[in-house]
Amino acid sequence: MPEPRTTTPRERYRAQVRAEIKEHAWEQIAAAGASALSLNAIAKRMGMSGPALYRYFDGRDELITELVRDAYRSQADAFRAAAGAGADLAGLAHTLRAWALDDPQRYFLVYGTPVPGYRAPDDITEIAAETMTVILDACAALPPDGSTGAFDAHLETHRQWAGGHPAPSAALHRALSFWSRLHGVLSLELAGQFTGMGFDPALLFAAELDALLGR
Amino acid sequence: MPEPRTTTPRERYRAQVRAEIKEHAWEQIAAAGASALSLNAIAKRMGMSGPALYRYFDGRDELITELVRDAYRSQADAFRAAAGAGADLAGLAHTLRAWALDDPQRYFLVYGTPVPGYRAPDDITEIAAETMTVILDACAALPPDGSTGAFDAHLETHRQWAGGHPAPSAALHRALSFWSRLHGVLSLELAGQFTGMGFDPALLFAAELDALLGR
DNA sequence: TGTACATCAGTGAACGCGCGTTCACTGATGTAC
DNA sequence: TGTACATCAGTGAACGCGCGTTCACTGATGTAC
Repeated sequence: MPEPRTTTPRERYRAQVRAEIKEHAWEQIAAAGASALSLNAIAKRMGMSGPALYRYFDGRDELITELVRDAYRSQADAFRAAAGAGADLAGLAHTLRAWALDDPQRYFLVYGTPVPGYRAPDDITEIAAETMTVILDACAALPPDGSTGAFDAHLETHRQWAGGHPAPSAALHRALSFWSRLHGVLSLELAGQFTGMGFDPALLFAAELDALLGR
Repeated sequence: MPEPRTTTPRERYRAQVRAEIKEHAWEQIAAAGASALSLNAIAKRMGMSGPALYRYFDGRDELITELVRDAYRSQADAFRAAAGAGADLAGLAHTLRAWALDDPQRYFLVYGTPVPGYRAPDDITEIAAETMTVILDACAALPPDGSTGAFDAHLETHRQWAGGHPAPSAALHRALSFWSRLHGVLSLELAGQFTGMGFDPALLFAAELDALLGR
């Protein structure tokens, strides 16, 4: 017995072509960076005329926003999947690193140089908050590290970004350190700042994680 | 008695116009990002014709490379000046933060999303090494933190990036943590990832510095 | 001090390019009776 | 099952734009005698 059809063939075709356009967009970004992304070039690569893409996206800006959204989405999905599989904070760290190395340009679409004046749509901000919630949960599940500095005190009264999460301030602090430290290593690594230095960035990453966990 | 003239008026004029071109370039980068930098737009803003700029730069690429070089140079100078004035590692951290906040786009020209395929000229790499040396000196001057993990062992045999610096591996380790952690906070802050979260990034920065110093 | 010449900053026209985007259209696919 | 119609994917021409860059030139500035 076939499943009840909730999508028409045309809808499925549209979704497929949209996905194909995005794939070519990612290839182009990987080759020359996001600022070089061009609708006409994508169309040419797909064997279509430029204007045809306007059936699928309102224009270049909408396509880029969609790619940014997908990048945030894939990060949040990776974290949720890892947490769902029982990963602790160390597991999330490796999830993050794997996600970053899997596609550096995707990473930079989330964390890279912002375009002055650009503001991401609200739904993207919400996806980012999902990611943060997973991290917060993992931090709250760890034995407390007893952090009690000025920043912990500050977080007591500046914690609305945690969305009502019941974790103590020390856990919020650790979540932010987790995020910023690992991002520090990853972004320097992916940007090539370690190139030619000769040490293994994976070991620096691991050392930063150890420090985070008080090991 | 006038100083002996080592530069001709023409040379001085050239240097001045070159500087003015760069200033307008920075303004344009601040307004729309480095990828939007255009020679013609700069010329128009200066009340000149486009081709006139070719008297001063070989082309767009040379101008951008020069801006990147200046960005690295200004960072290295800031660090050397701070160290020369007796700053310790904490002082260097504040120097870095001040330098970053002073001109976010300059920061991103150094640390931002790399253009695939672009490789900085060797002299720029050397300037970066200068900066690292200042950090290493400050780390070596601190009381040892006794770090002895796997990464410290790795650094024993992977320290050529330190350019023969006699500091122990633990100091090299701390230098890399200093660099990556502070960069982590600063780049998230400057990229606007903390926007709307409500806490004060300066306090997170200070907390990361404290952790670095074992406080 | 004056004249002849070389240097060089800057102009304006022109080149070819690729971009995003619009528009009126063709032709295939799907739908209704 | 067949016909009439609506939907919609995709085309090709065209628009205006700004880009980097070249080239032959004008005119001002500096230099040499």
